Amino acid sequence: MKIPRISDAEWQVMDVLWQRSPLTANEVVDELARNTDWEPATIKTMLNRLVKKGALKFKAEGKRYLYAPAVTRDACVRTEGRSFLDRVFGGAAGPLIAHFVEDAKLSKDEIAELRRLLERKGR
Amino acid sequence: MKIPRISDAEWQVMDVLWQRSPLTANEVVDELARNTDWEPATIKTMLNRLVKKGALKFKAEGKRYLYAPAVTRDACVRTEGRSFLDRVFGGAAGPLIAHFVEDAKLSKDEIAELRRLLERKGR
DNA sequence: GGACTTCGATTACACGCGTAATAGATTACG
DNA sequence: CGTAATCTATTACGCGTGTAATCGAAGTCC
Repeated sequence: MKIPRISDAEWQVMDVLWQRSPLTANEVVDELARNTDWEPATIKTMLNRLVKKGALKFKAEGKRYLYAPAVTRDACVRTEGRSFLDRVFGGAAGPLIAHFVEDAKLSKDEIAELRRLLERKGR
Repeated sequence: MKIPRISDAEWQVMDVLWQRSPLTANEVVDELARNTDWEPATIKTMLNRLVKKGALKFKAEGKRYLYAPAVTRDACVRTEGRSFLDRVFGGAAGPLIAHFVEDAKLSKDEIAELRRLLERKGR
């Protein structure tokens, strides 16, 4: 299955549906009204485009349409992560990780968790 | 200083100049000929756009122009990383790092290095 | 010094994206 | 029924991007 490219604004739409689905267009609109000030028409457009590019699927429920993801969030994260990794770090994951470790603020717990992860990875 | 947004193709151009600068347009073209099959005109266009958006500066050396970065690679990495972090991971660095640790293949040395980094961060 | 070459600047064009208005279809209400 | 309300689909438009041709100026060669 080919993972489509999800644009910036589209991620916000997808996130709504990854969290809960299926939803009608208007439910998505309501959900997004919390974090954005997009017009409903704008959101409908994005829903259509996402369907067209294969990121969403929908089925008619009477007169309303129910939208749901056609690709998992995880797959999109991997695709997007890969693209970012290649573009900015020339594909080198080590430096990427080092960058974020240095640049971000992490809680003690997170640090411990990451160290555990790395240890497991090392063995 | 405001860091401009660098597009996908533009990163490749910037990388040439981050590695060695100043260079004439044609030197950049030659350098890129190794990895791409872009027409020289295409590359000239990107150089112009990068100057216009403040990522490059240039000075005339006789009839030729010499291009050089106006922003550091590190600053761009930080900007781009921030945008990626927000978009895909909702700003949570921990999960981002965890994702790449799990998704990537890392050498023993890299793993050790990252663990050291984290340890230092923890203290 | 006029034609040719060489460069960078200007212009072009299609496509994706952010943003939205309008049209078309279907349902619901009076 | 017919008109208003409600949905989705279609169309729009300006901007960034990928990709490139063409223009114009400035040297270079006879």
